[in-house]
Amino acid sequence: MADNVRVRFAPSPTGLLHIGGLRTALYNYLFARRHGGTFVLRIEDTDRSRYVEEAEADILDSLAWAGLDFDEGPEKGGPHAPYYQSERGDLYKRYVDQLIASGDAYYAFDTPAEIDAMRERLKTPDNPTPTYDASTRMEMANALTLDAVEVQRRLDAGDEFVVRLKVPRGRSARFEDLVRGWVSFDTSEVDDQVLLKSDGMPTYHLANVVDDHTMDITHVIRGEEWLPSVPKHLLLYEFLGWEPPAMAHLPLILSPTGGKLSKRNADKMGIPVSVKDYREEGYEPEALVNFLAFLGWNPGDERELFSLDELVEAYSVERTAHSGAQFDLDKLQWINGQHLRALPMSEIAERAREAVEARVGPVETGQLEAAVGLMRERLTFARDLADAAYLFEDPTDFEEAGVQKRWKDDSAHLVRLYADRLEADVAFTVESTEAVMRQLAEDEGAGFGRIIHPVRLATTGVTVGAGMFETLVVLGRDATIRRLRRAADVLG
RNA sequence: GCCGCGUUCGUCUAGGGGUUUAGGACGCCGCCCUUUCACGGCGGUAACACGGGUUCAAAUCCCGUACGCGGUACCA
Repeated sequence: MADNVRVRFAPSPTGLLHIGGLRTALYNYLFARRHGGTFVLRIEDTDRSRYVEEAEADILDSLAWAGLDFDEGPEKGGPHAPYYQSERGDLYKRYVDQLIASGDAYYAFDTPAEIDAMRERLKTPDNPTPTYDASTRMEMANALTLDAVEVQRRLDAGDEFVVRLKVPRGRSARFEDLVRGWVSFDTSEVDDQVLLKSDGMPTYHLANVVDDHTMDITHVIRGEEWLPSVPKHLLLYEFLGWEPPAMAHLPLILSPTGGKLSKRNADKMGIPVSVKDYREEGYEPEALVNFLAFLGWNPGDERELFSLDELVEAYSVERTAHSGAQFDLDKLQWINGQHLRALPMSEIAERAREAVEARVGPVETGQLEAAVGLMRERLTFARDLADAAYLFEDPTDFEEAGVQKRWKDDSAHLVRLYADRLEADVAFTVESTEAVMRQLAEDEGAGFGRIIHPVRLATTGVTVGAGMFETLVVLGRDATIRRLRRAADVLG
């Protein structure tokens, strides 16, 4: 592998960055880091009609959140600035002129309505979508059908025009995709792609090729939806006299049912699609990254839990899967729990703080960490800690089903007795509180379960949670006794 | 329609001619641990789309069919 690897992630600021985009960015990042190369971020903002103001900030925030730092790009700058296509107009113009001069591109004056009319006229059941190409261009209004004087007259008059690529017929365009191997197309299938739009902006195809070349991009790693446009790009590289970069087309991420993972589609299934949603729902960035990396790739052995650095270490494009991968929220959540638990206690505490405080008000760090120590194995999300609000404040009510099942006629009595004995338990440790309860059970001739379940209910309000005595110790003796007595009063 | 790319358990996938009674993970089920719920451990469920070929031998190679996805824009 060349040691001057340069890859880029080139999103369009048309909305919130979605997980498919993040995975593309991730693979590019991994490839760059794996080969000691450079990761470039380029904003492809050539479509003014779809431009969304907040999108760029969201892209930057999302990448930063995921830990995918880039080496060149917006705000950061770099030797190939600017990194916004909207600011690289002169460059595109120069190469468009070159293509026109060499006869590989031509001016076209057809209005959208005229093109639609052509499609309508030529449409047949066998060919429902006629294109502007070698078979139709000679009946349109362009520099190939109009004489030079007329073309110049229209240009001078300020008529709207586009510049189209003059695609040759019957040539084979082939290339070796890094993940799929040899792929070939017949150029007869490709249309005379617009290169320069009537608003003066380049289309994706032109801008992409010009930028990838001028930014010295060595490897293009992007979604499979771009595979069909490779022949256009190959032709452009050839006409411009440039060497095309290596290319890798990644399989798509599919919805849980195998369809397209569109926003609408995903919403219906309760699957978030933008990175921002995952962030807001409390997914750990390490987990999302790990999960996304495995949607279409694996290291070839049986390891599954990876940090970003470990992914860098193990990554290779060649191991990319060839088929689309369905999104599986269950697995993501499992991975989230795994990553969460692997974090240091204090880090989990900080990640849980917001949710906990939203529920019970300000909490001291020591208290928060004690709670994490108790609940860690039970957390899928850091925010789940807030479900154990009883660790921070006395329960206000008692789980109905739990009371039905666990609170017996003698429960209030036993709970009061336990509270009384705890008064004398100076140590108040896991061992001592348990010993006190066992002794009580023996003295009262009651089963251990006859006491512990009501005690749990009385002190936490619920029937599930961490070890009972560990929990009591975290609550402290005063709170424990207070809660026991109050519950005995309330539940009778 | 045409072009392209795909197709191994429900899902993510390993495996790329004999090592395979097709392996792992999530999910699901059962058991163990246990005061509960988790965690963890153990076990179970479950797949090579179909049809032809090539070969002594095919999940693995070739062809076809079916199905899925992508593309077919002055969107990216």
